[in-house]
Amino acid sequence: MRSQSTTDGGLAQAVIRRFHALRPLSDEAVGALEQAILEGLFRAGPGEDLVAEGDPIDSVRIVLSGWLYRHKTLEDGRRQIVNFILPGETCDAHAYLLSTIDHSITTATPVTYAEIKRARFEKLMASERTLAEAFMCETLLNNAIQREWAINLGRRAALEKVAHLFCEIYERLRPVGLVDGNSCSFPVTQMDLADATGLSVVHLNRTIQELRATGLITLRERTLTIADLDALKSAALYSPNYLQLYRQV
Amino acid sequence: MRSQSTTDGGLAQAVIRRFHALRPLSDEAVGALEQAILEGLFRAGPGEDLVAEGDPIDSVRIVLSGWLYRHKTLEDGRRQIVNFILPGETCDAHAYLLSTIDHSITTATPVTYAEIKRARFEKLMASERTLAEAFMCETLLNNAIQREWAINLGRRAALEKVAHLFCEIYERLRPVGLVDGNSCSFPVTQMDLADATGLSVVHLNRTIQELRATGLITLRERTLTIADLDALKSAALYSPNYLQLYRQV
DNA sequence: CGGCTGATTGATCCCGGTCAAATGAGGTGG
DNA sequence: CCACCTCATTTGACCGGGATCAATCAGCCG
Repeated sequence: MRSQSTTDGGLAQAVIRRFHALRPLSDEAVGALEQAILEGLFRAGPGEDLVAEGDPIDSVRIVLSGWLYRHKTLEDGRRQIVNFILPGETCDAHAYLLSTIDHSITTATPVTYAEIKRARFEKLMASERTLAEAFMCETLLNNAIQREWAINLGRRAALEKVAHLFCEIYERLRPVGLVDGNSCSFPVTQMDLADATGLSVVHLNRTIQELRATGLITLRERTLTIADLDALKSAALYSPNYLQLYRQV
Repeated sequence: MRSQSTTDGGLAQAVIRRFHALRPLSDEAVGALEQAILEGLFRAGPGEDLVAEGDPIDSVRIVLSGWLYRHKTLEDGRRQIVNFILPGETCDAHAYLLSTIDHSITTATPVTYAEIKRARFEKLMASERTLAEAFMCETLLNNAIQREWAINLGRRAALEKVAHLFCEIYERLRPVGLVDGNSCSFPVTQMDLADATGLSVVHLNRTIQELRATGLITLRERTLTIADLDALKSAALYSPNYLQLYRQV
């Protein structure tokens, strides 16, 4: 069940860390953002739709913890996950400019998020220039990621697709401080992974086994461990420049 | 060869029409935009790279006429066209916020475009609120299109992919006034089309022949004619809501 | 213990890739 | 005007990666 939450506890840390990696923020900007976040905290359980295709949008949501994914479905049920939304990331900055949204957003895990109403958000953007730039950067980064997914879906072979997704998620979790050595949380089902890579569940399962067999990764109990990141990147034909927006941190 | 151009002749019409369809513009905004466009006109021949992966960006380019495409290439040469850029569309609004760009932009035909330097562009955005919103909308629209491409590449069958691409391009050319009845210009090679749909050239060719055989389309001399748009959309499992940003015009 | 969801395995099939060659359409220089 | 070259489209034959169908297995929860 979705419910308002009142706990705090440095929840906004992931967001702040990530924004700092995107764009230097002034102290005032950090304060204002933190403030806005703490005013509208919410929780959602796993498998809940935060946004459904066709909904109108009138607020911005920022994920403090947990994973979500954006997805689209064809009439006959074929589904494509078009991106994951990780802690610290924004669901839909500026999306209120659209009349309705073109895709759904569903939680993969329990999620904590902040909701900032449109008017509040616009005021924040107007008063904090560095913050507005950071949100703009985030939108551009999303665009870049989406383009990379296009080549992943269109041109990479099954093993490369899955390896690439693992590399990307790992690199996106890094600036938020959510990687621990060479492993990170990976709380999605193989069905979700299949829909994110455009494969069938059966073939996805076999592909993961192949990655395991070659010793490149371990995936157990919702934890991904990458034995040799460079080797995995090489197997994925991974090129990092689409994530360069993240400054070295 | 790329070269500065001095001719005018209502060249900015496609841009203005499209922006109006995106977002109502004030007369002042239109004037200022037109002015900025006419100050920096350029031409490029077909097959030229306007932007290469890894380039830094310090200006915004707006296409007045001609087609371009964004593409990414893997080490071993596999290429994916991740989107087309059509007349009236912007190459890279705000992209100067990125240190370098993650993909290349190449002309598919002779192209006329306007180049607005970053400083000039930012001044324009600051002084014309409706214009800034329109550019923001365009970025969001790009995002939405990119997501739709993900499901196209990941989940649609070959015939559906090609049919869907045809529908989308047709609908994107419509607000710019570049469709004529049920046909429009379609100046790309089958190789490009293959790389845009994630198919091989051979199979793309057979797919087009199938679309021809079923009487859905004609594609001759770089002109696409859609006999029955509804039928084509139905064959493509096309859902228009990702392009809803375009107001009815 | 039964029911459910998710992971795994096996067997078979087919869509779309690959390789190779032929045809066509401009363009160019002699 | 023709021979020749290049690039795009088309066709044919064959192959294989990944889809599909169908069970089985493993946790987990009530």
